[in-house]
Amino acid sequence: MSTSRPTINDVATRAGVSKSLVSLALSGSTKVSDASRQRIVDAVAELGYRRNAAARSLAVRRSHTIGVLILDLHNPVFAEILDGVQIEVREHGFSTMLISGGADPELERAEIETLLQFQVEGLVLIAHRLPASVLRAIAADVPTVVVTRDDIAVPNMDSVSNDDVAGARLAVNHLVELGHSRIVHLDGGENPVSHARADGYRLAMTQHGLSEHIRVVPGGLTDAKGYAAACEALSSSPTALFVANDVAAIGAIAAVENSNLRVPEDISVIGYDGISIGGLRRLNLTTIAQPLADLGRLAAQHMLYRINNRTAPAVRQHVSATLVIRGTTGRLKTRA
Amino acid sequence: MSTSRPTINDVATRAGVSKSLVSLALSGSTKVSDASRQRIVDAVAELGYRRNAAARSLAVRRSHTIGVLILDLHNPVFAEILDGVQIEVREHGFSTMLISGGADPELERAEIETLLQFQVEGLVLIAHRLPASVLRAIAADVPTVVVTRDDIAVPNMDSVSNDDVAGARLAVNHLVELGHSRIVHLDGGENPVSHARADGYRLAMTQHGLSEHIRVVPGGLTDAKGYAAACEALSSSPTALFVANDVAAIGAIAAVENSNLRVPEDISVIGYDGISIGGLRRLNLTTIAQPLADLGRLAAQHMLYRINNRTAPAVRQHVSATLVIRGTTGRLKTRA
DNA sequence: GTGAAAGCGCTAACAC
DNA sequence: GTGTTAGCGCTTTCAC
Repeated sequence: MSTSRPTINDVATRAGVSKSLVSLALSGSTKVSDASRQRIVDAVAELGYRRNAAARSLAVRRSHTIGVLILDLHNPVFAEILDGVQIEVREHGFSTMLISGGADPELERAEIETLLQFQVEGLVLIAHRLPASVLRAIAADVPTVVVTRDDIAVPNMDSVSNDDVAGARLAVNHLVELGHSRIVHLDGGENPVSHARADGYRLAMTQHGLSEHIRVVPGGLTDAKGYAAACEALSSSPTALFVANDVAAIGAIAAVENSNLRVPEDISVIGYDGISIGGLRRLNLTTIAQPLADLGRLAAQHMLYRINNRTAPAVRQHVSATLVIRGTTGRLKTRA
Repeated sequence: MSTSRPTINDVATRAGVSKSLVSLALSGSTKVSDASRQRIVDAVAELGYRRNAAARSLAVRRSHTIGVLILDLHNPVFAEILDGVQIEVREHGFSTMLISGGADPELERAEIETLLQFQVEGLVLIAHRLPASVLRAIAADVPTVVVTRDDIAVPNMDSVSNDDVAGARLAVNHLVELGHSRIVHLDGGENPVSHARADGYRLAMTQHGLSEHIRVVPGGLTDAKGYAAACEALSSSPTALFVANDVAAIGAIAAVENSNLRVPEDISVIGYDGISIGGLRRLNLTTIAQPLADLGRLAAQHMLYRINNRTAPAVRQHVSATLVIRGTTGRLKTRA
């Protein structure tokens, strides 16, 4: 018992048993006498002993840990998805190792590498910016599931996402029902999710016979991008804005109000995602809500299953988003 | 070379060298001939070899990993602090293992235990709800630093926080300068940070000779709590609201506007924290801004230092918050 | 019930 | 430069 952490040997010595017995007791085996068990428990407490997960995982060749990559911690969407993942995974006795992508896509790869070195048994990617080749390589040696994207098909890799095209159509339908036709879409930039939402917008507009009103303004998924895009969109005096995500929608609303127009009296705004945390529910934003925690839970379930069935065929699950009508959309008013 | 992951032995065999040499090469030693190094590099690539971090950390008795507990992933404040931590820690070749507290304080303890089993070399607690005794025990066996709180003094545990009392006074001073006297404080509930902010409010009000106007309405740190507290506060027709944090302030603003009062024309609202991500900057909230990323960076620095100086005396560092005037506070208007 | 012994994948002396 | 050896702390047969 040096200055460093007590080991299983220290416990064994102190309890006057062999370390095998300590190991058995620690893992709750029934074949340990009550007397021994008690002495072991006492020794553990007295020594402040704590199992060394590294040694343990080396011995059992399992880490009981899954890695989670979260693209952007600042977007509440991802935090909510993570909640779902954590709940599910914990229930099955797994820990999570979490890393966040950050600005640099290259870092993302490095971080995943770290995760893999720690022998995580699976990977949940809550959004990502990895090329297909990298994804393929990763999925080939560790059970992987991606959330919010399903654009890249990789063998043995699952995905859970909402149908962005359908969701976007929901948004447009809602606005059309309110009487709008000059509906501009502020898109989310160059990423598959945003593309899908823009596609859904175009599709729905066309179906409503509004194809001549189709206008997509390049935007992004942050509030600042939403603000800028809205400023540009205003030039064509739209009566409604369908914004690529909630966060950008918040920026768009600010832009509208800064132009002395009111939401929803002058312009209706609808977002996408259904973020509800960090104070945003009170923003009263009409939106297309994804079942975020469910997305996470489902992803975790697929992963847990895949850990035991490495070669199961890829499942690409879609969950549906729903229209949540709140205060930023309203019936079209005939201008005075 | 079975179906499982290649080991250093596989690499050694394939490269026709000993595993020690592989180990040396992998850690970039100069005492490996170019020829051998090349063969090793090739073998690694061909086999798709990846170091086993568990085995490695067992052998070197270092994990090069620090654990980060983040109280609530949904509060943008914490995500920003985390950014600072990650940047600093990465620069020094450490990885982070991140866990989030969640609803149950008991889970927090369990999660920290997991972290410790993974032999993290240090712990950064971005807020927490741990009792002093637990904190003391933790800090006793692993370098620990807590961010945003400094209420509990523990030997060998550092803290980095802003001076909430001073910050709260900044807020009150600002409102007083704008002519307000009926300033109500919506507090953040039962936690040390909120208590300090409330204390600062009382202090400042008293110093301005406004002690008869002191009114603290019980609230909380979420938007819903802010909303509810504001509703209650409105009964005494205040002209300004100082809210415990930004997220709650957003809720408060919604409550004010729902009462057909305008911000800041009828009521000024000031928050605390200075969250700027997730779309909130556009909310145009006047606030007391903490240097969030700096908080994280400093915390990481202390921890890194402490890893090499376990018994260094505890440092309790304070950084100052600043008043950021935006659009939710305004000069008091004499009511018509 | 309990202990001895082998081994998980790796690093770190130490010899050559 | 390179290989041998001895662990790191743990689990897991396999005897007894």
